[in-house]
Order: sequence, then structure tokens, then C-alpha cells
Amino acid sequence: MSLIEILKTLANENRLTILEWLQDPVAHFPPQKNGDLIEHGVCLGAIARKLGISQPTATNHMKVLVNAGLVTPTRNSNWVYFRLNKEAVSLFLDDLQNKVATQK
Amino acid sequence: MSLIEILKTLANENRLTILEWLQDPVAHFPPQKNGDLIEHGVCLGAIARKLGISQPTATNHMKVLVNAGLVTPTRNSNWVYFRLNKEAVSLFLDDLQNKVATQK
DNA sequence: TCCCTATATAGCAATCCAGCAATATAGCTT
DNA sequence: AAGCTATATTGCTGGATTGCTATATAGGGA
Repeated sequence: MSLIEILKTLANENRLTILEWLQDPVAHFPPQKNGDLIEHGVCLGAIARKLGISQPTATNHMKVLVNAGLVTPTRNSNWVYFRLNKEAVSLFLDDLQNKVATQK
Repeated sequence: MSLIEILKTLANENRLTILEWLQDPVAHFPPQKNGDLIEHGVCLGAIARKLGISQPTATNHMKVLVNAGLVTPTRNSNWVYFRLNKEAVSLFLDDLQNKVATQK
């Protein structure tokens, strides 16, 4: 994903919050019955509920985040779990630094 | 300016390009008669011409960048020059890092 | 099989954004 | 004063974005 696409992805309050939460799922979400918070990630419904948005809207935000490569989905029957793609985030931060800040 | 506002500011191809150019004005713009590229910055018309957009559109983009604190305007009679606010850019990068990346 | 739960898709409304042309403002220069 | 140049403002359009409700799909359990 290009730098500009990732910036558009992050330029939304809810998506930025989701990314922040996914950094430390255990700190932000209750334990799950059907999937480990760390290993598999956080399930879609939990994210929608915590943000106070409808399930379709949450589905859409997660699609954007996955599309940008920032988050990785795992499906288990009819649950989908999302975890942060830390490598992609750090690559993005490097790219951005190279683009808008004078090299140190 | 808040992190999210700055992200929205950067989530636009033309504004991102302007920021990139303003990092090194001498490399990207011809010398100016009425203001030093380094000291005062690049004049609005030069930016509009180089991007191939109308002057009002350029005025608007610069307003957004100034508003975000990323760029500083200097008026000299009826020219306005813009230079990068490097400190603000680096503060933003730190903020973003703290927000979306696990602390190192 | 029937229902319940989780997610996806479709379709719609409201809002925001990026661009433009036209025009206003303001400072030089002749 | 008249004209030229640089920027700002206004008002408009098309398209993207965010949200919703309603509905579809699909798995699991009674």
C-alpha cells in the first residue's frame, strides 16, 4: 500500500483509535471465549461495541485497515479476529519519516 | 493541532507533495526575485504552477497546511512565502509514533 | 430443522473535500 | 489614475467518505 493510501486510512478518528487499541488488546478488550486476544486478535463485534458504532460500519473500517495492510484478519467459523500488523506500521512510519522529514 | 487533524492534512497527495518540496526549496524551485527561498520560503504562485493547479486551490491547500502548523507563511507586500516548520513536523512524527507504535 | 449469533453486502442520506471560474482586494509601476 | 501582478474570497460542482437500516449468508446448538 502506498504512503498516501495509508495516510488516508489513518485520517479517521475511529480507525486511528482501533489501531491504538490493537497495540495492546489485553489492555483494551475483555477476554474472549473463542479466540486468544494476543494470538488471533480482537473480534469484530467487540470493536464495534467498544466504539459505539454499528456492526456494518465496523466491518467497513476493518476492511479499510486490512486493505492498507495495517491489520491482519483471521476467520474462525463465523468470527473474525483482527490483530495489528506491527511490521507494516513500522514500515509506514519509516516511509513517512523519509518523505516529510529531513534525513538525520 | 491534534494528531488526527494533521493526519487529515497529510492525507492528500498535493499537500504531501508540497511538504516534500518545502523540505528542500532550492532543489525544487527556481530562484525568486523577491524573497529568499531558504529564509522566507516559496511563494504561492510557484507552488500552484509547479503542481499544475489553480491559484485558489493552492491558496486553500496552503491554508490547511498553515492551519495544521506544518508550514509558516511570511507576507511581503503582495507575495506570501511558505516555509516548512520542521519542528512541528518532527513533533507530529513523534506523536504518531507514540500513538500507533509500541514504545521502543 | 429452527433459531440464534456473527459477519457481509446493498442501498441510501448527510457531510466533507478538491477542484474550478469569477471576482475582490491590495500593492507596485508608469 | 490606470493597469498589472499576487493573493484571497465566493460560490459552485462532482466525487469521496462515514454513517445508518435492512437484508443476506453462514455456522453452531437445541
